[in-house]
Amino acid sequence: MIPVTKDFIRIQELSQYEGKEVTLQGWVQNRRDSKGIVFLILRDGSGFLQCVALQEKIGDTAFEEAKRLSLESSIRLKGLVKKDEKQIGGFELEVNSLEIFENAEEYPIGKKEHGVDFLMDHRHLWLRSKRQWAIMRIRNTVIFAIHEFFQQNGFVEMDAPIFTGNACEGTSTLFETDFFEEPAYLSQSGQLYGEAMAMAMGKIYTFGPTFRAEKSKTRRHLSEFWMIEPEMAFYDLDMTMDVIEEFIRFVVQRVLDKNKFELEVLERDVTKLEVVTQKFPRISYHDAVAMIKGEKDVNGKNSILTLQDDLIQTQERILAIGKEIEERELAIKTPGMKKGQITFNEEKIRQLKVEVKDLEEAERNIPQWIASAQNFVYGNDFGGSDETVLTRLFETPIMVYNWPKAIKAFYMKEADDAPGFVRGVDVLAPEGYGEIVGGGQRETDIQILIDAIHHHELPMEAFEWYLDLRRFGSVPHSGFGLGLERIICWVCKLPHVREAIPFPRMMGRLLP
RNA sequence: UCCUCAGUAGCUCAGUUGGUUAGAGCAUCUGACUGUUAAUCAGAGGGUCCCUGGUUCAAGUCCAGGCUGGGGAGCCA
Repeated sequence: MIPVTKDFIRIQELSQYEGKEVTLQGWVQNRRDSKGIVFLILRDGSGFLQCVALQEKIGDTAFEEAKRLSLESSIRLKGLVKKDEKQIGGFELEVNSLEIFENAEEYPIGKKEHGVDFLMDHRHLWLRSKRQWAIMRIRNTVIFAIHEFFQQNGFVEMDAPIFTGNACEGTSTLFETDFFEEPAYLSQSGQLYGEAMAMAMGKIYTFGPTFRAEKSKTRRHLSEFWMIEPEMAFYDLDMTMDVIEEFIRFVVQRVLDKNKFELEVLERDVTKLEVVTQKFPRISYHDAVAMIKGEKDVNGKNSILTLQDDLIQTQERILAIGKEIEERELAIKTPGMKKGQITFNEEKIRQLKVEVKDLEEAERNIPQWIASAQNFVYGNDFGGSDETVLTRLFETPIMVYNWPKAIKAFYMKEADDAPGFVRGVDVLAPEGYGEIVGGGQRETDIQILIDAIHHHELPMEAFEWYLDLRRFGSVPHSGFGLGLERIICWVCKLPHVREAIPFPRMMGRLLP
């Protein structure tokens, strides 16, 4: 292995070195060669850069080595920084010398597309690819922005324990572990501890991993995910909704400011994010149900009609694609067609087939969603499809508040002006992403809480400490929980939350 | 747990009504090309058709059971 040097720069600093000789270190993301010339795409974690190695410049030996570099080989380059508008980042390196840390073995992730399962098995390497790099950079911005927002607004970060003695809210299935021969569960929420800490600090937020053992296999579930849970003393639901709205706006704005290139890599339509500057509609559960069932239109849009329209468009698109595939397959067979054109058509056909698979899935799902929306029973919780149906009617995130008491956690405060409903709020992200935040105002009256614990058949002794919070200076207070991967998923428009976390943990996925 | 889709080369996939020796692109190797952007072009090597059993003269293809994975429902952030 070649010795280290302190004297090197990173690709993101390149603009300061135009016309100068620099040393760069990184990995070969791609290589193309022609007679006497090799193009290397170098990535060093901070960016991507095309490096040009000319035989006449670096000599025959180095040139032969450059030609033989395998993908993901680790190298050090010295060269001249030149401006080149055609390149990503606007620069190019004219290589003067090449040193090799390691010529990599054959890299398993190829330049063409791969299936999800293969990529997940190679997650440790997949993270190097441009798209995953962009997502992780945005994740970093989101995390930093979260801290920035709360720190600027007088919150103290204080974390809840991960081992807990009992199943807190009694609803979800938890992971059981052995804690010195005593059963312990991995935390599904830091909420109750958050309340205790808010009574000490006024405003706090927790930021940590959360665990759910539900056997969910959908694009919005992980067994282990990161959650941010602010809790605020002397805040009611309306004040909390103000905080949530300001908070989400801040985080998304930060990504728009700091991750232009990354969003471009992801081909994200940023106008869909820029709408966060608008006011988020606040809708009561009562009105939301009417919208889902199609009894109430929103800005001239009706949920059921929108879905039926979607179904027709989906079916039309499937037919159109089927026709196009046929035409292209026929075209390939036409004699005299050039090899390049054949390859182009074959690739196009492959892409179209992938699209058809997704469309066919939608074709199967939409009728179920229509039925589910039409038959929605007032008083039930929203299912995934109900959220999709509802959020499709809006451009911005929406806040649904005042939920039926029966479907929410025992500590939620009943609304004074709406008996039977609690002051809870769910924030639903647009473009079908659904719930990213859940929160609300907490019950302050000890007797109501005791009754609720009995009613939910929860073990009273486990909540004694929690009830103390109502014995010693109970105050109105509220909080919420934000799913980190869920908001990243929406911001990046990812097909699955598994891409929003470096090493996802889900059913059947413990490695890598 | 239920519904649904899939499993063929290292990867992504094609394989017609069951019919000769199972194909393509990428990747790998050899060669060509001084400006490529998933470069291109010529050639070569590469197979437990998920498993078990059944039907048949004949199974990648049909039938039954199982395994693994994707998506959805439930539950949730």
